[in-house]
Amino acid sequence: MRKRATAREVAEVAGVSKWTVIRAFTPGASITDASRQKVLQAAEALNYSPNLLARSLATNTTHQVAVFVDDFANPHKLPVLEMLTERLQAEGLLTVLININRNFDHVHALINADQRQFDAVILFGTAFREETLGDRRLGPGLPPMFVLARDSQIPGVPAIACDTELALSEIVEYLFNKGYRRPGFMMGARTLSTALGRRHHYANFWRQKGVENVVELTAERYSAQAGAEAARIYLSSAAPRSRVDVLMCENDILALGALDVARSDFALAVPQELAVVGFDNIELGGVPAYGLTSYEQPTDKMIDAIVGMITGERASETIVFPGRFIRRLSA
Amino acid sequence: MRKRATAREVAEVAGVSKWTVIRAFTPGASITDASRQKVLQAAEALNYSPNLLARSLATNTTHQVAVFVDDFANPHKLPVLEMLTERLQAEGLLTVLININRNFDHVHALINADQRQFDAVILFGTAFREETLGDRRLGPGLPPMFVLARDSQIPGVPAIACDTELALSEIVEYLFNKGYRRPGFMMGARTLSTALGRRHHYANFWRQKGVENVVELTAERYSAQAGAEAARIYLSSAAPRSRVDVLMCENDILALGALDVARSDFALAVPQELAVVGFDNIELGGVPAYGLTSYEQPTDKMIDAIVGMITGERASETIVFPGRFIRRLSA
DNA sequence: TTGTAAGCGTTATCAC
DNA sequence: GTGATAACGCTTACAA
Repeated sequence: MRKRATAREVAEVAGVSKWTVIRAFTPGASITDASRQKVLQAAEALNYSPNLLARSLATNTTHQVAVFVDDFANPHKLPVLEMLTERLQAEGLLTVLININRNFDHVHALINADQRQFDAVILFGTAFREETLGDRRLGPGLPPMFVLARDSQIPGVPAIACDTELALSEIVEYLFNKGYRRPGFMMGARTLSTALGRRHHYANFWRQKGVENVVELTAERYSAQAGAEAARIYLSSAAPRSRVDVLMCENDILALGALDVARSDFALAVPQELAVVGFDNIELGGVPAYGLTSYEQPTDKMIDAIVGMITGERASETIVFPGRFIRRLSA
Repeated sequence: MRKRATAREVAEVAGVSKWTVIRAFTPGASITDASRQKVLQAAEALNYSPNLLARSLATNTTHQVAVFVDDFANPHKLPVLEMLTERLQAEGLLTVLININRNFDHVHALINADQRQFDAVILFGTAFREETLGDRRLGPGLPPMFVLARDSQIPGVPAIACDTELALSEIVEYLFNKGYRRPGFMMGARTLSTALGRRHHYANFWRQKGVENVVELTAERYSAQAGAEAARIYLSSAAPRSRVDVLMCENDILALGALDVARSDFALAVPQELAVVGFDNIELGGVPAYGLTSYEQPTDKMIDAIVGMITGERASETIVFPGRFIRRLSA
């Protein structure tokens, strides 16, 4: 494994100074075509390409963006990551995927992101509290931060998300018109902003319809199994007459688990005896076995926006986009 | 956004040389406790922490590992990425997630990985041909490469994977004993090694059982929709008497699509009229609505191995681990 | 247009 | 144990 060629070596071969080599690789630098050709030829011969590490050190910009994720159970993360990496790469930015967990918390990750001089940090759905930023190990001068797909709890950190209020107004409007009157809501364990926001608006809109009572279920984690378990516990104890007639779940993965339990373990007809609604519109919700009614986040717009903010083509500010209600058989 | 403090600044405050500052941050360096204390105090006051970018330039090691992914449709990628990032982070390595697609191919990505001096490159299930490495833009001196979760087609690039042959022998053995005699196999569009390997062994073991004919279906992509479509085409045209009685799919996501179509569109009882087997054992395959018989890859062992090879604690060589057959209702 | 000098913030190596 | 010199490979002045 030979070492990489450097600009100096190319310069020697091309018979110019190393700065001329740099210029040949700098778009829009003043250099004669003759020199450029000589350099490019020598570079090709030596298989030279600029060392981006050295460039980063000199320019104070790494063209790397950290993406913090703390929940890998939701399949919806995958298409978003796909789109995000693609758009970032189109702007010359690479994605550093950082797993936030017990051994590697937000403070750790932020210190690291700072030490590595990442150009930006995206909090992709992670549960992050304002007081975390108060940690004295952090200090000032962190990379610009953005919250993706949830609302921000941190002043000065813009959030790019789906319009939750609009989404839930559409959903509740639809459910109410369908005749449902005994709503339930299932959240994941993380009692943080996204869950609370959705639950809050859900309850609010029902209240506006004159329905005061919204039954709350809580799943241990964000997984189909946990959703199933929470549904099982509830359905075992609830009297059929007073049982909820429609269960909205914080996301599709919980909804699929709940729907399965209702049908398989309790032999409930969906949506006649129990309607189920999810959120995210994951691919599997759309297959015939489920036909899950859900809500699609405007992922492409959100990603366009966040990438624009990172590149500076767009002002950094909290913004929400309207999503799309996906009506299927389950409600 | 103030700039980060540097070792030199800390040195001034602490009244020592900047090299002493470095030593205070270098485990096992020779330095007196007194100096170390002075330095750490000054560092804390200035909120100093070493600049990893500069360190990388000097040490020729970035502690970053690139992971190439070209198929984000399979939910199975997510738990693997979770485990991979976690174990890498435990070794002080960050994961750069690179989306291989039409606009950013393997050659692009490898050049970039080289320019950024990544410590290693993991080809996570990507379709990568030997001739790609022959591209003259690449040249020698690339970071060490590893293939994860499929077999390698490149000499010198170790593959860390599930023992496909063993897996398919177990699967076919089971299916044969269950009495199935008309096997089918559904692959994704990518006619490359993993698919071919599984198909190859599947056909082989059936042949050893005296069953010569394995019907082949091909899905356009790796998605439930594509799996559904491929199954629909086949089931529409196949005569019930000669139709396959068991359909093995290259992965769970195709299998779920196929299973849905069989049940919903063709009203086939699963497994009585058509048995379905997948591969990967994704969470949703296990829910009651599916009960998909599948095969679990030994992800933890594979990841331990690949991380060990990257850190150098383990010899870099192709290796396979036995997985686990997951028997459920669908076959 | 081209070459020179200084600097980015570390680490490696050698004196003291 | 500590300080100094050189080097990592590039960029950004500035001078020629």
